Amino acid sequence: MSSREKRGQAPFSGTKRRRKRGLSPFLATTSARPLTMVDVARLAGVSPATVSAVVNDKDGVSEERRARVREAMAALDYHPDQIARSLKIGRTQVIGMVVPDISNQFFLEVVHGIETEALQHGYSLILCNSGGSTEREQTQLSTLFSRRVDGAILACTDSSSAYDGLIRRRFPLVFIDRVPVGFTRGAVVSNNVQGAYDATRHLIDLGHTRVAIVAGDLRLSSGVDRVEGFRKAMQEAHLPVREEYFRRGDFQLDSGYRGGQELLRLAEPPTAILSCNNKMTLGLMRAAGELRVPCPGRVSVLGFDDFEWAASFSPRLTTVAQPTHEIGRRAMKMLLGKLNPASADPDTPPDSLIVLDTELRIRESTAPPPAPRYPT
Amino acid sequence: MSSREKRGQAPFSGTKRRRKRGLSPFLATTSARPLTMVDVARLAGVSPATVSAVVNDKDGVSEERRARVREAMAALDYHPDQIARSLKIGRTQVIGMVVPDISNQFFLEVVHGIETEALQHGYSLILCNSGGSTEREQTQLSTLFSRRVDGAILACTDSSSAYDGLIRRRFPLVFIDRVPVGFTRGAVVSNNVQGAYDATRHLIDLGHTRVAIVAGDLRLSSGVDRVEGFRKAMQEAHLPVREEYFRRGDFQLDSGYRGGQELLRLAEPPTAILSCNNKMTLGLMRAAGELRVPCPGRVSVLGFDDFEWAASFSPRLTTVAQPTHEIGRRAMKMLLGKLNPASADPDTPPDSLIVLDTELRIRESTAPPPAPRYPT
DNA sequence: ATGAAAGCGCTAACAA
DNA sequence: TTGTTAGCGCTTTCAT
Repeated sequence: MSSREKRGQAPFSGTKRRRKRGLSPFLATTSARPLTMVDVARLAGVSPATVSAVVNDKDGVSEERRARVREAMAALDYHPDQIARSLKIGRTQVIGMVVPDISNQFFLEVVHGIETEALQHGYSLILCNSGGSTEREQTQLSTLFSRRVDGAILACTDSSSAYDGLIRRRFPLVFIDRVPVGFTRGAVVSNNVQGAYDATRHLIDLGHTRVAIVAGDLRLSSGVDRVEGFRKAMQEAHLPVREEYFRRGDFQLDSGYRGGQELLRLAEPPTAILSCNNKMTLGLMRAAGELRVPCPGRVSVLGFDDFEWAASFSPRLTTVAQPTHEIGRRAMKMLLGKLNPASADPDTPPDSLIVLDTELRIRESTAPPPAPRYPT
Repeated sequence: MSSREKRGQAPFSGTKRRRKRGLSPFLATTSARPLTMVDVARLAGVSPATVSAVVNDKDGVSEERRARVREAMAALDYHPDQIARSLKIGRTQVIGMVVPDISNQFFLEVVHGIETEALQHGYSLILCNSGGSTEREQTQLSTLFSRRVDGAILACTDSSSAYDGLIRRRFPLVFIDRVPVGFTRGAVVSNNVQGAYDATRHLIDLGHTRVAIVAGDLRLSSGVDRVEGFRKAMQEAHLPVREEYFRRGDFQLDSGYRGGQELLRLAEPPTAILSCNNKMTLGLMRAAGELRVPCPGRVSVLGFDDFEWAASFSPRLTTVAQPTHEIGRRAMKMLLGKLNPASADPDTPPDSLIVLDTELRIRESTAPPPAPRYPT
């Protein structure tokens, strides 16, 4: 019924590429040949230049002709070739995004934020997964460059100066989540130090003294910064960071699981654990479950990253929430500012370092430690 | 240290577009002008055609010249312009992907599968979010077409014949997860009927008779099919599908929450609930939690979609797992088959309907009903 | 206000 | 084997 009415709207023409120029087409709706501006121009009885002007909403075209062109475009169901346009004008209206772990929900939400902002400004998004490999990342960046994306947003894998080249060549680039060492500009990140500090303080305030951490990848600024926040809070409270309470992970589930196993099997296990990202928290909880260590009864767990499921967990998870969506939006805004300085968002200057606040969400996985501490 | 060595590798040249042809550049490494094949050709002392042949690994070029060209390319850090190439050859090596809800982890994993397969074959992926809106979807498809993507993978929003046009014009298109009514080809989906049937059977086998369902969007095949599987199992067991036990949702968290609230507040609440996707399950669990209805003590919950967190839930969630990654990979394979019939995967013929098995993962959120049923 | 023509950087005949 | 050349579909001066 109503579906029938939609038929005419399908915005597509054929894709078979068979070329034999300047022949018949007067009304080529059913032809397999892709339509060009010339076809539209011919049908409307104007020049290609006029069609171009109409397509791009330029003025200097009489209303009458404008209407004729519009009609012809509709009749032919014409879709301007962006590839040809891009070649001509030197822009593609596409931006690239490289993430190290496409299966991590954190990046999903960041991408969501980017997509939202990009769409509003007429940009499309090419998504690449580096899988955490520096080589893959280089390949992906190279591909993106060859595809002439107008810019890229990058959650880098490498802390070296591997991106110096890009920056020096003024390829518009914005870092998110982590920044290579030495970079202090053109990035949007969470306040990881503060987030970890707040989290650790919360645990300490609850009375914990045996606090452990499952750290992330220490080659990445996000990994390092969270450890720093942790240490800072511990030092302020004059609490030692015992070596056996420090577990180095890699932001993947398994490392959280292993860290949990090791920590909870200690002769004197920690009464609280800070986990540095969502996946590791999952692994950690799994370990606790298997070892039948009740949470928060016997161990409090506080994890970085907050998602819908964290609040439905049992115990409901206390977490450090990052403004994922906002990270994506601001990163895209910053990139837009680089692409078009005139339209730069004053809140997000092109080469600034944006540090967004995290939020401690206290739920039920954290509680005072089980046994009384040593009497004073 | 080692970071220093990497500098030379940066695969990028400048992007400033200032044109003034045929002038100086002999060694233009530091120039802001983007390099072209002509530059490489000049430096190597060959013709552009030769450079093209080398870039595309064609034979018919002497080793000696090939080496010279390679050297020149490296020296200039030349990156072939894919836009120009695409315009010329009529292919972009890009495929489009339109999902209705980019924040749903299900699609994330599907995209992951697609990306993996796409990368292997030299395709890039443009990701679009339709947000479930048919209009947005049309816009996105139109944009993708204008960008001349070689094909697209679509989790459609619409069950009408809105895609007839595309299909008729032979635009390479593969549906995933849901198919528009009337379509029976060119799609990769889960066996939703069987999945829901198995799930419902599991509940019935546990002894449940008061079984409810929180259904998904019934305009979509995935929504309808899961209800069908549910009904089939209920009928076979001669169990009624009470009207008040049938809650229509929309695959979003809130609708699961509302469904849960309504069901669990019933005078005679169900002892088991089938939830038709991950987000609704989350909402449902939240409702159960707030109403202090123990699961599985008082109500068993079985949800569609399985993710890492489901197994770490407490109770660990019994779920119907869909082969998300496989859906993505097969969809991409099917699309590749359409793009290049010669290389079609025999297991995934271009215009087939691939129905992939789901897997019931029994964990702890399902158990026998609490109270004895009516004595016989 | 309109159109003719010259490319954007690349590939693919076709010549040499 | 190598080079010359003619476009791919579009935008943009520059005449008219």
